[in-house]
Amino acid sequence: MSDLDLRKLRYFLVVAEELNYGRAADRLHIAQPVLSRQIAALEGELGATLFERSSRGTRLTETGVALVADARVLLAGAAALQRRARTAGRQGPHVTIGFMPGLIITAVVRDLVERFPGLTVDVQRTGWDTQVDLLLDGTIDASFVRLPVPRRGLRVSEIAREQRVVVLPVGHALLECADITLADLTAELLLQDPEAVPEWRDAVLEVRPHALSLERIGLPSFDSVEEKLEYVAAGRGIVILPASTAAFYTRGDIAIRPISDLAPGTIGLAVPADRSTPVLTALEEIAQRLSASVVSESADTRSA
Amino acid sequence: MSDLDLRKLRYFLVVAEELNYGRAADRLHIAQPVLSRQIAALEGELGATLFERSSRGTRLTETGVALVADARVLLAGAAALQRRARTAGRQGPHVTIGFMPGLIITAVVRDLVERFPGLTVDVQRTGWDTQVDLLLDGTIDASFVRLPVPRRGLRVSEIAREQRVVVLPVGHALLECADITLADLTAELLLQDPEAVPEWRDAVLEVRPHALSLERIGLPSFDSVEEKLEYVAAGRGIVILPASTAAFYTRGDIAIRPISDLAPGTIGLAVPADRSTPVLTALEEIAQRLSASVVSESADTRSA
DNA sequence: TAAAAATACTCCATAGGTATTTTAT
DNA sequence: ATAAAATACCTATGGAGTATTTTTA
Repeated sequence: MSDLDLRKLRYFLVVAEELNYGRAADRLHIAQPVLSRQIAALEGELGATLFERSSRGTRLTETGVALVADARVLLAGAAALQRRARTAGRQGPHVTIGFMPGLIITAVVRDLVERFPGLTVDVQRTGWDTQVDLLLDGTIDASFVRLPVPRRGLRVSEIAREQRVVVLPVGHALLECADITLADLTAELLLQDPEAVPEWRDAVLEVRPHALSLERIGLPSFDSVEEKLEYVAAGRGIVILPASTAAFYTRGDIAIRPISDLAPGTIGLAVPADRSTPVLTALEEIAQRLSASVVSESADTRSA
Repeated sequence: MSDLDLRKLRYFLVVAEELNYGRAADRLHIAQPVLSRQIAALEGELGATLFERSSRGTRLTETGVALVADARVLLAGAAALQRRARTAGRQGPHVTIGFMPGLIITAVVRDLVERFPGLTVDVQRTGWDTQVDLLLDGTIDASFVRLPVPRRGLRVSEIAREQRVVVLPVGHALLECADITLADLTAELLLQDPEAVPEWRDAVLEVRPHALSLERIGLPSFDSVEEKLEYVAAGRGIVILPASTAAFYTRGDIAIRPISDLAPGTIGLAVPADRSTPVLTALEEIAQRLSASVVSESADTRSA
């Protein structure tokens, strides 16, 4: 009957992560007895036992495990709501649109502000690993992403497709071949999250089922395309990129080749699944209509 | 920095609906000054003005309008979380699966409990207008729906397709025709939400653009297929149903005919977009595999 | 005995109440 | 003058603190 207390839920998540009331209380900057009482109160309100306590530790019950997932989603939603309300209050009508490197969204943005005069549009570059989180926590309202992305919590519409290429160091043996296939690349080290190119991941798993978990230990995490290309030039591995991105970062010590049996990558527009505003609806429609301009700058010059 | 207070958000929604602090306070069973202070506090915490007050009324600001949508989603999510945690606490592992009339989910349910021994599966019949709300407020965890459904907040996977037919009263002129098309039916009164058969709606709008809003005033709202068929038999209108549903309710004073230019209707499995559990993932996989059994009972008899 | 969680109490921030004032029609 | 919202002031629930007890490896 009464309202859920998000504070208790936040406390619960920390305890679920630490599995120790004392450490959790430290992280929350509160005293341990307070935490004991709050968790007990939460259990009482929900009518469910969330932890199995013992003197040598704390474990989640099944109900607790299920609640962790629900609580993360709800707290992210609450944070997103606050962020949106605060920015709306300070700045008036406003959207922030994300995009992955290489995508050109100027034409789409121009069309959107034409349709909504007075609307402020911010754009923000995202990375492969941040494109989803920024959407779910409300930092950005919509984002042009490169698929695949986890569908969870998002509504994704396909916008366009773009050829993908492999980037190799100059002098690499494969550059002699007339035709490079995925199978040719399974012996190479991919300097990306394998999930970014599931076709490559599947090809490797077929040949060497346990290769991925072992070889990649100690692989540095790259924040930018430039860093990866530095490693490629040094012969430390390869990357598979959309053609436009690869073309943008062209340099003398690397070479670009198509992969004959790799289908084009898909570009999508993702919005939080539970949001739907006139601006977002219009954005989805505009993105579909101007999809060609997102992958190639040429379509940006149109009769205005 | 601090946690959002769902109570204030709930108060805000009521004020946004009533646009009058006094009436809103009555509905909430609190005193009007309390509400004034709580809304003011919410505005302070969000740093945004939500209402324009005057002595002769209260209006939502733009920020307020945007917040209404966000707040509804968040409160529904909180209610769903509480409902799930409470039932999990009382009943142990548990899912409730919804289905539209005419769909057969026994085979899917049997497979699911085989895969998760100890899992309690409840099933619940839904209606056209309730299939989405029950999902979003956590009453059911997944539902076999008839498309189209609003995508907002849901993750829908297509399961199967099924021919749709028109139900006419015996003696209706169209029964003489060898071939019934959508165009033949635009003159009839559809005893359903036009959104349930968007193809019919579009056909009507093409012929008589303003017909839908005018004619349907005073149309009684039906809760069940039986009631609609009663009206059909009396010559008060028509309904368009999936073939299996129409066949199930066969009676002497109505007749069923295919519509030659109406594509089959789609059956989907919908789950809340922000949820993803092992059980739900398995359910989606099983539904795809046993899709044939959902529309026809025959596939339910398999080698066990 | 030591570590972890629960209990006992005190304090205070804040939701909620009643009475009243302000403001614009 | 009236209707609507805001302000003033009081009460009490419950969150947070410190000190202490319980429980089990």
